[in-house]
Amino acid sequence: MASVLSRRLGKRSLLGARISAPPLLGDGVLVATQIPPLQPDLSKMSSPLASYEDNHSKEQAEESANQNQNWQALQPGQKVYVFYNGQENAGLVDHHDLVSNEVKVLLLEQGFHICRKATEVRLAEVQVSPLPTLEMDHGTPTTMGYSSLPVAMEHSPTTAPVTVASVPRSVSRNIDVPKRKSDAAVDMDEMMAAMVLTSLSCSPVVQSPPNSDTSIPASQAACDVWKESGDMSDGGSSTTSGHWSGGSGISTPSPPHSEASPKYASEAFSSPRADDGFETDSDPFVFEEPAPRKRKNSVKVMYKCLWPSCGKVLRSIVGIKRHVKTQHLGDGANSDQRKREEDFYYTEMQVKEEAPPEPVGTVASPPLDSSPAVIQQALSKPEALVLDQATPLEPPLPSSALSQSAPSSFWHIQADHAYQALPSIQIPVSPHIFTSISWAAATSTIPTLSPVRSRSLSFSEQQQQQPPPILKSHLIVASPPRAPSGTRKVRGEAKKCRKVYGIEHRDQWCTACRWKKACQRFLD
DNA sequence: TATGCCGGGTT
DNA sequence: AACCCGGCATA
Repeated sequence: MASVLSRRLGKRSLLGARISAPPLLGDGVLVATQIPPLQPDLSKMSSPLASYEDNHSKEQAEESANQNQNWQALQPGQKVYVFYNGQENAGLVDHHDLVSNEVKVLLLEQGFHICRKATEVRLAEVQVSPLPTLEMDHGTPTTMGYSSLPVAMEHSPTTAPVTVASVPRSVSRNIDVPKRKSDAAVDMDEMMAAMVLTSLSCSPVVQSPPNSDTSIPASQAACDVWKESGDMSDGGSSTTSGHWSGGSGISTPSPPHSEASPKYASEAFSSPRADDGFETDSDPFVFEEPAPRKRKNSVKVMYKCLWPSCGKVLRSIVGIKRHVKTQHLGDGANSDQRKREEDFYYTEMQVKEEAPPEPVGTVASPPLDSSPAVIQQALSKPEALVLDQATPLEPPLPSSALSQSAPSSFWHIQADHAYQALPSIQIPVSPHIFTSISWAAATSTIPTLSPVRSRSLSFSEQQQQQPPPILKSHLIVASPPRAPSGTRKVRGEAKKCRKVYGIEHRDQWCTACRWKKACQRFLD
């Protein structure tokens, strides 16, 4: 538990750090631009964040007041950091005006004084002796009281995440000096950052309690942040979801390449989804190693429309169903059959993700080919029809395997049908043909077929009822094994008329057999 | 070798 | 289209 949480924090913390990072560049403007967008959103939210935000703004409005009460006055001579000229400069407190809440700071480098809001001044002393002080800070704000948060922040200068919520202040305060920050501070700030971000992303998972394990030196953290940003995308999105389906809540595997943009951050967070969302993802932030957690081999499932000459690929099952329904079956919601048929017209595809730097796409991301992903099934060849319950259990299940796994009897049945009702179609000859058949069967032919279905193995032609066509169609698992480049049909395993009936009962043979043609009765 | 079936011929 | 068969491929 603790570890998980801590990991989460770790992740969040990084995010926070990341966001705050821009200040490191010495550009306060950047921060300003980044953050504002966040705030409106925050305010819209109903989550605790919103309240926090409210508090926070208020807080900002009344900063001076708060400061007097909540923040200790800066002592003359105290070493602080302030922003000047877009850079953070070390300075000494000359005077702290509690009334105006301004601090006059002597810039060490420049050699002159400047006035800054107390809120824009970052204490340096803590950094000098980081651990002890910070620990103390930690004690107070355990409860996450938002109002009290500022205190924590104030005392932990290096806390990056604060940035998220506290716009201007954070700018100065967050600039990380390569020194370590306290765990406590990290906790709080990270918490906040995480909350903000997660809330933004609408992630359901935000209520995890603060936790810290991150003993990452701030500097390192900063570095890792960027470094990890890439990974995070990876890990963060963890897996299976990624770009595949936005709607379905599948997470997005984001590109490994790092994007420092805030957008990225939001993206990253939006993707990690629901259930495992943070748990798995947080890992990347565990400082131990940036690299280890690239999920390169995660398998994603996509759904491809099998409608002839369509081949549309969607990430969500819902999407594909809708597509089939609307595009091919027609919207006429008239029949249940249609509904069920939707299932029939798409196939699941296992896609191996290899840390593709693929941009997160929209719901429908047809350009699979372009992605480094390894697609088990070629788009061009409609192949496996997978049952609804088709198991993703066997991710790398090659189509061939599928096809082989298909019960021959089934094929037989199918073929029989074809022979009986759709003589013109050679069943399992090629994937294409197969496809067309299935489609034909599924749509118009089915009704026709079922009644026609005729013989089974038995001599007397006792025809037992086969499952309804539709079910049958669902049973179709894969395309025929056939890929015969060439010419001749591989001899099937099934017994043929000759074997079954014997040569002496040649009259019982199917006509094809009699004609020395491919048996139509016992298809492979 | 038996079997399955293609290609092609005949009706 | 139905029927037939030579001949090849495969088990």
